[in-house]
Amino acid sequence: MPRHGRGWLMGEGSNYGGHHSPLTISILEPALLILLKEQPRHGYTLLGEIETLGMSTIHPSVVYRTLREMERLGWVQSDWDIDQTQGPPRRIYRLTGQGEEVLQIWRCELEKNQKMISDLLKRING
Amino acid sequence: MPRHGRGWLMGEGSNYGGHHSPLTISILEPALLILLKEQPRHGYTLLGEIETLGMSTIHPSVVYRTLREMERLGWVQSDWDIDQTQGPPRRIYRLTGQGEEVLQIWRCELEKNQKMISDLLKRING
DNA sequence: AAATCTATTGACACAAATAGAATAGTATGC
DNA sequence: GCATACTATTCTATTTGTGTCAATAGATTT
Repeated sequence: MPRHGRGWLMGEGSNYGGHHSPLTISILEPALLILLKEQPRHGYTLLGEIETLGMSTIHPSVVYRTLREMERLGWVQSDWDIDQTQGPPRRIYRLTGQGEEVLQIWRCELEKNQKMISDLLKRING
Repeated sequence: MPRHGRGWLMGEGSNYGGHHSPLTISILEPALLILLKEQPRHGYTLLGEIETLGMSTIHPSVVYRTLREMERLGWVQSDWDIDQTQGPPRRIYRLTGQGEEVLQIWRCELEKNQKMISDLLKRING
């Protein structure tokens, strides 16, 4: 019954290493875009934010990788932090104009999928 | 702006070949389980059903592969149709007891993700 | 100066997705 | 009775995504 590939969360474990359904990682991109629209942040902060959103199982390197990928696509831009308070230099990411456009498309996707999921849940019960 | 990898639907195209967000395919498994709980069906019928559910961009081979994978895991079982009405022999899939259990886990996942998505949408607007 | 915390990157193995071709039976029109 | 179109499923090659772990590295605490 436990599953590897598409695996869903089996043991509630909160730290990355616990498995998650493919759904969780599917909304990582829009989640990051939304957080960056609210305000520019650096990766490490975003890590904490997505935990708050209930996506605690996602591994940090996945988040960093996604951020760099989105920068490559021009959805976000980053600069090295100047007044660094602690630790090594860190990238501050911010949403670009193109990123805002992409976010609108993502909003439609999320709405569409919200409907799909609620339709499915209705069908389980009724 | 168009995207390949995680790509989302760019041009509303209804036939497979049109792109979809990773979200769409993430709910293929539970969707199939739900449909098979309602009644046993064969792959080709399921293809049509998931189209009705709004997941029209998923390629047939993905559906067939997923069905066989779920059979390997013991979630569904198939038999060759006896009174075949048209075309070549076809597999009738049906949900197993284990499949019902898995579906319950999936229901929780869907509910959890429904909440995540509605939280995200709230954050976009407000 | 060693350990610990903050912060990011790189690399590798493996799982999954896409598209398209291959296979194959059935029904219809000519 | 043969070509064409439709139903139905499987296989394979290529690409992309995911998970995990190690590496790097500055800052702070002991």
